[in-house]
Amino acid sequence: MKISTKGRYALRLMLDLAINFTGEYISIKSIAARQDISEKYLEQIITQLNRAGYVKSVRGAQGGYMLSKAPSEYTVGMILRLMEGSLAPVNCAEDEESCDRASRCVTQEVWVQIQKAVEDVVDNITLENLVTRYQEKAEPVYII
Amino acid sequence: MKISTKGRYALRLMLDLAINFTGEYISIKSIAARQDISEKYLEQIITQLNRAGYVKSVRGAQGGYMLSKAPSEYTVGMILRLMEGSLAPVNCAEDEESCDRASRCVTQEVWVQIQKAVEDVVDNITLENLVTRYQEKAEPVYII
DNA sequence: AAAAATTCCTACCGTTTTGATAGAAATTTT
DNA sequence: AAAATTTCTATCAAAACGGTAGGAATTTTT
Repeated sequence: MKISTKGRYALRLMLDLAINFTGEYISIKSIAARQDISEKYLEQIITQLNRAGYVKSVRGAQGGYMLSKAPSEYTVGMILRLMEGSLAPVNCAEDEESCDRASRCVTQEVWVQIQKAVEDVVDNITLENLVTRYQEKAEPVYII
Repeated sequence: MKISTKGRYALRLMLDLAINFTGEYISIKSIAARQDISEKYLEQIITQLNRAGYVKSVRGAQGGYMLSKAPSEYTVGMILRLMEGSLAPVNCAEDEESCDRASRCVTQEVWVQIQKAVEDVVDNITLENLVTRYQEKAEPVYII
């Protein structure tokens, strides 16, 4: 029942791009340094995000990556689904036909309930929400 | 983000014991036949359930297994936790000290939210609930 | 024009987990 | 004594995980 490092790193990566947005492209190298993740591994992950159109890239010196849309346009669910393939705890939760017992199976209903619960969380948190949480953590506002 | 076959089979196994309860011990062989799961694999799974005290066993002819408590005493969560080890989507959701970024990390909060959502589902479904659902599916009551 | 900085692409690889299978010993009933 | 079971231990192939490596392509800087 674990989320792989690909999914976790992808979320940190996207959040890093959102938090460190300046209008300039951000290199893998700098993300890797901030997030303490191998450059080569991040490269693989960001390639998937790029192919899905979640980020845009520019090669060469001063090149790098940038979110292609506003942080509010990305949900955690979008990012995790892209990396994990699906958020179903078992195949039959998403595709009843993957098991011919599904019609009589009550455990299948449990898996569907789990999947819905997970989706209800991740589809209702955006990168923007996370940026806000980050700022509140990093720079608490003291009302005097 | 998948639940392993061990967890899934364990739930079907426990439910099978609950549904087919007659007061007599039930053999692995008969469970395997009904559930269409390898006897040898079920054996390994039920061994874990036995060691945890979730089922009791008797060897020899007419031997087999039986739930050690009433179906209402088992939650889906208990069974899944036993087989999967934990329901946390990542280690830091359960054990903050497993990552020294946890205190500043906002993705960690996401994992905690996911875990809580999953637990809220599985800790509130008992085997008894599933038996009821099963009976409603298998024998619909037509009110005329 | 050359050098430097970067993404892009493909392949490979060791370790762990998953999902079993196999065989024989121990126990209990028939 | 035989049959039916659980119990225990070992083994194993395949897939997934979590990377690493190297070089080609592109763009900017010098």
